[in-house]
Amino acid sequence: MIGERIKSLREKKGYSITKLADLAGVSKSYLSYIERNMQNNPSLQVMAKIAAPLDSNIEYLLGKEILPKRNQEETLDEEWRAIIKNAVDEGMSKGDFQALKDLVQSNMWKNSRVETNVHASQKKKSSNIIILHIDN
Amino acid sequence: MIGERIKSLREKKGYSITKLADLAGVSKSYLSYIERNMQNNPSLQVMAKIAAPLDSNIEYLLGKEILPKRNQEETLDEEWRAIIKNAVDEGMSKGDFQALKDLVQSNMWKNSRVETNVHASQKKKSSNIIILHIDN
DNA sequence: TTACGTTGTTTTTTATAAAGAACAATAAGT
DNA sequence: ACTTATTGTTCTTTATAAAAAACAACGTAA
Repeated sequence: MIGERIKSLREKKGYSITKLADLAGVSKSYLSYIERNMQNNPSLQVMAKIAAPLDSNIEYLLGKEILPKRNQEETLDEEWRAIIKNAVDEGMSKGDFQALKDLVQSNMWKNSRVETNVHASQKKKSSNIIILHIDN
Repeated sequence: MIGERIKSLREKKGYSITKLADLAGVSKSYLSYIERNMQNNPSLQVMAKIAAPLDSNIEYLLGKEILPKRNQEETLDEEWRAIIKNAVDEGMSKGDFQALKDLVQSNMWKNSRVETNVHASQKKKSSNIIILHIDN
């Protein structure tokens, strides 16, 4: 339930119910109800106000209760997003990526060294696979 | 605002306000208010009920209005997320991804023949690149 | 033309979310 | 020991979310 999430985050921050209620700008009585799931239908604005001082957001507070599955799995971190966005902007298609990914399956990139050679040159450090391209 | 999102999705599905209200189990009057942003503080349950028949979810409906920044920037295409998450779970590092990205860009691999050798063996058909793994 | 079905709106009512107490219980201080 | 703060809870009130209903505007059909 939604109450647990809030309580957990609140205690992690070391806030009392009263303190969080003040920071959020909601009544402590209402916050108490919510935490104990005696009131499980707060408004969006109340949720947003509570989430803010917890440095959280509505989705997280909702957890898996209401939201459909896609939002439950935790989000890929920011760095990844940037990298991928960049790649997509540069024209990489899903098909391209999948094809290459399938080549370099699972454990291949776990503990190995690498270089990337395309057409007998083009080096790539910071990776651990050698990809050697051969024309036909 | 939140109203636009709902209206847009609703019309995309070809639903009338009355129809969506029925499907969602909320009153059409209230739905009308929400769409026109005359009521911008619905409860979580109402939001969830409206989102369901639209095959959507609360976050999307919220858009960038209430949620903190991380949720504002448009979400990376779901399909990409799944693909990347999967690859990461299989052990792909950021460096690995960059290497693949560069390969994709070079476009060379597209029309060529391939084999995959890992540790001097491990073949991979149905592709056109030789990937040669080397331990360190 | 009159009537009927749908559309979305505005008015009215009622249910309940959320506030504002007042309260008991534990802790800290003098 | 008796205060004086905090804690979180429960009772009471009031503000408002949400329903129900009545309405106007448009189309369609008999």
